[in-house]
Amino acid sequence: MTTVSELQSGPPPSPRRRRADALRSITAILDAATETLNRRSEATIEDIAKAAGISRQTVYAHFPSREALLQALMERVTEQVVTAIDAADLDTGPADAALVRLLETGWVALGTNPFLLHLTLPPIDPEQERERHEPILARLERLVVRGQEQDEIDPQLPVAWVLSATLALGHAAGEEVRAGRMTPTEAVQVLRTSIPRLVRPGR
Amino acid sequence: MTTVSELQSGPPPSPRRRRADALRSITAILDAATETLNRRSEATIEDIAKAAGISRQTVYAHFPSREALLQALMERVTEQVVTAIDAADLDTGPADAALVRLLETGWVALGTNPFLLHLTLPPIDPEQERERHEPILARLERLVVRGQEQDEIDPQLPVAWVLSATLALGHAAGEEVRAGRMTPTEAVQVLRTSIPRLVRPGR
DNA sequence: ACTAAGTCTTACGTCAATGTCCAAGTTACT
DNA sequence: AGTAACTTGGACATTGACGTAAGACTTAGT
Repeated sequence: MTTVSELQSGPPPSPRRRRADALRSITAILDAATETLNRRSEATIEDIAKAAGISRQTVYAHFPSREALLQALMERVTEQVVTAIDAADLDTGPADAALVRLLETGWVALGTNPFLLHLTLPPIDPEQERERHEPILARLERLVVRGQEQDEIDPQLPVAWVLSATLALGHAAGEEVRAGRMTPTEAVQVLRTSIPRLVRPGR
Repeated sequence: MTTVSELQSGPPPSPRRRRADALRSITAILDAATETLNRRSEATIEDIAKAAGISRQTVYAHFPSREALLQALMERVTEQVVTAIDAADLDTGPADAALVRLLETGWVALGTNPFLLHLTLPPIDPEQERERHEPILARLERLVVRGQEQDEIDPQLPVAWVLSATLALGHAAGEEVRAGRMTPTEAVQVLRTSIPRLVRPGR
């Protein structure tokens, strides 16, 4: 059939008729794939289908191959993250608080997609990868640089390290929640104290 | 043939003759497996064999199955980490400095085995898992608790979080090095400033 | 130099996942 | 109510990894 890739593009390039149940299936698949692959990155198409409550064939009806599924998945996740970032309104207030806000909305709350970070399929060209990560990185870097200029973030620290470290802490907090060692509230709490400590300039 | 599992046990239970090249092969396999699985956790036995510079069959000559290989791998890694921990001499000096020392020897230097953390094979019983992690966790917890008692580590922070966060930062630094965005020296440098900031009690 | 241990090549059987096809049944739109 | 879109179940070819086996060859130890 038709690949879903045309879906998230703005104006419909081809006047394709799409029924409601089809759309439901598609999002069910993507949700299930996110959930399942987060636990086992080697999960089968069948696993995903089962988790989505549909048959394996239906998956193939919308995504021509496993590759295509993962592709679409990455696109959607990226899109969600970008949305979350914009919602966090990074340009307002102290930069370190903005970092925390970012983690709250984007990572801890919305599901913490660690597989996204470590799912580098072989048949992905670096150009595409860059292109996908660029909008995210650009926003984050801008935030960090702003924070350093306003002396809310230690200018001594490399920008890349501030980002890595922050995301690592966010990921770690998400893990704690997922493992049941912390409640989401505690996780947010601990991030609120840890991130500023990490990035604030020494007095 | 005989499984390698008898190897790291203390006194040889069966007086097995082992030739030098066999031992060489075994460590070559284990090293290659560590290296390869760190990049792709779904790596084939053939991949590992190729990386080790031997044939696939030789792998099977020493490890009856993929499962057994991973098993042995986990054991060896655990052993190495424990050794590294003991070498870091955690009971001496300020606790936060000890944490940094730990990362330097155990993670950044010795190869940063992230796959160890995320490689939870289905057919692993939790009891065995606990048993494996116990010696490591015990040492680390003891360190953190000591630090909190001596007021070198913020007593407000949950012990589990101090550990997670520290390891997360160590892992992040290792990633930076692996990705070529930092030199090992810079990584150590940045850890030396970041860890204390993170865990030191607020003035 | 002899011998046992170890390795290599080739080959084979099994199994699970991918991807394809089709026919029959459901479900959404108008 | 009618039709096109969608889903489903079964069936099938293909591929790749696992695990096993046997014979020829090479290497280490004494």
